[in-house]
Amino acid sequence: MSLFPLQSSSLQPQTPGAPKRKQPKNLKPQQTPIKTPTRTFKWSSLLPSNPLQTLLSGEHPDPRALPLILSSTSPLSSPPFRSQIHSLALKLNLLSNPHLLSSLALSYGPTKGPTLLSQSPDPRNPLPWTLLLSKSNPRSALKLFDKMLQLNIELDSVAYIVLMKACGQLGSLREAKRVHKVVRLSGLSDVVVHNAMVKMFLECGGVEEATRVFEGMRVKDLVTWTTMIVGFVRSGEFNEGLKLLREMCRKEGRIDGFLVTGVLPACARVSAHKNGKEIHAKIVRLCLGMNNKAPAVENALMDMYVKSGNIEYGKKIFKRMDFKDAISWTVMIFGCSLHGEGEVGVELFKEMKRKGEVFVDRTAFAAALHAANSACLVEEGKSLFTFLSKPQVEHYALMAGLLSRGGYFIEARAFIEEHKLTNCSPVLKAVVDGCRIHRNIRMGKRIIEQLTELEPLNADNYVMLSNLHANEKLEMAKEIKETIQDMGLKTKKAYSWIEIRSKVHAFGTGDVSHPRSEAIYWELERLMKTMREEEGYVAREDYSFHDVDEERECIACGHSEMLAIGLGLISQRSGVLRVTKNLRVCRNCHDSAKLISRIVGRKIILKDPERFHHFKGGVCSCRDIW
DNA sequence: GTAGGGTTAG
Repeated sequence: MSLFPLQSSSLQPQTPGAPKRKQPKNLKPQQTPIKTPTRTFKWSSLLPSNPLQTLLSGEHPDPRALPLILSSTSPLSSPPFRSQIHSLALKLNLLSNPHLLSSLALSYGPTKGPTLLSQSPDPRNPLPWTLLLSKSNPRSALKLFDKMLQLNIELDSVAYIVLMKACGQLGSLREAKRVHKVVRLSGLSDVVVHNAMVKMFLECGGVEEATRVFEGMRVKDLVTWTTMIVGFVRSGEFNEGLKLLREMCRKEGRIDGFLVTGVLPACARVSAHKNGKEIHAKIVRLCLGMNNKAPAVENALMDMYVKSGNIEYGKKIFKRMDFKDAISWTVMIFGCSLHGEGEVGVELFKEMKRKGEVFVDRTAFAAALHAANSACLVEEGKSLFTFLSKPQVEHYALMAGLLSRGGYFIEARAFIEEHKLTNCSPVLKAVVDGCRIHRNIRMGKRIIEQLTELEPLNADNYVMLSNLHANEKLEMAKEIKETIQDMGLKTKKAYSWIEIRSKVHAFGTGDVSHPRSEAIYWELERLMKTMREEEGYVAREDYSFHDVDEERECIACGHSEMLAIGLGLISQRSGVLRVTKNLRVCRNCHDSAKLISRIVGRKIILKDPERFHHFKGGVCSCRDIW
């Protein structure tokens, strides 16, 4: 009761001439100073921050002020006070005011709110219902929808859009189909409704359904295209996304910031450097990235460059940005980390924190920990970790991985036990990585055993075990390989690709299907010979799993990344070679690529799922830890 | 002087 000391008197203001007409003095300092003197009084009486004044001002409560009170965060919007406003509204017959009705219903929430609405003077008005829908959690929103159907409320476009958004958030394709049916029967056909429908299906994993709606739309706007393209990109269908972009450019002939921001991640993921550059040119020409308050376009561009191998362009954009938000910093920190510049990444993170202009969120922390990992900065990482108030799995994995990569195995184990992470597979996998690098077979084996218990059908775990032995014990590696086959598990096949004159050329292990295969092998043999004779190169024994399931394992230079590099060398006489591989680079290929970069005097950038290797002059940016 | 809607980046 003491929370609401004015509660009992609050219902009194209707009594004319009550002694509480004047504002209590102690409330004055809360008034917000307003510059225009003529408006001062009117505004301040409506400000939710000081709603008491309105009720205590003596006259009949202003129905326009009550919704503001109800939606305020003050204790006055709490249940006891709300009931009093409700009874006041009933007494004064104010519920015909749709605004007051809406805010009361909203304040009652999705369970009790509908009763109030259905008993109001205009129960079918969709607006208050929609308001309630928009503020409910997805599950309640769908329940509310059923209620609306029962009560025969006529839903309009906005109501359907709100409903479909909720359905998308719920992610249930079954519900999406049900809603879709009702919307179709309603006959509403404006483009915004259809856009919402496409998005709903995409969010529920119904790419096919979304495509059907998309294709059936006679009128499409930029939002339609953006929604569909982003949908493809998010479901991993990058090439479909890029294809649709080209179709859109042909048909629409215009683009906007939203669209490019949505499609750039596709370029980043398929390392379609050229496509990305084209989009960059368009952005510059159309001045799309000019929003200084929300640098989404620049951030996406930066991310695309960083992830398709061009860290330098990314840095240039970052430097030129007037306003950087948390994402801008995170992209750059992560970018440095990916390109073997972990120290720079950690320094950037410190600068970000020091400046204090943006909120340092958990993704920024993860990027910084990733950078510490990349440069093996164990102490730096430990100190970063102490600043994290609520670490997530990704942070734990990065920290445990860092300890292990640094060779601090006892600490890594203590860390896992201290934070009760013994059943957390991402953390365990990160530690195995360090065991592999430092050849700590015993600990690696033990952890992988734990992992196979957690995920017995995940082939990756057995591959890890095999790779752990790959450098020493061929027999063991073979045995594990047989186990995988016996269990009928599928392992990933290795492949690499290179973009030459806008065309992507892909290679598998020992691939001979490329039209220029003969020349590729010939070139690689020639280089191998130079490496052996002039550089004293001796291939190490390596029975890493991911590339040995082909019969051509005996061909030293037959790994997919080498074939892609070979094609690059014979097709482009100068410039940087950019190759992408779907699995980690093997040790021999890594050694070879270093030497080749020196022999031919060219830079080779090889991307694997974890990082970029910049081979130049015989060294790699990863400092041989990967 | 008051209430409901679709697209973007780490």
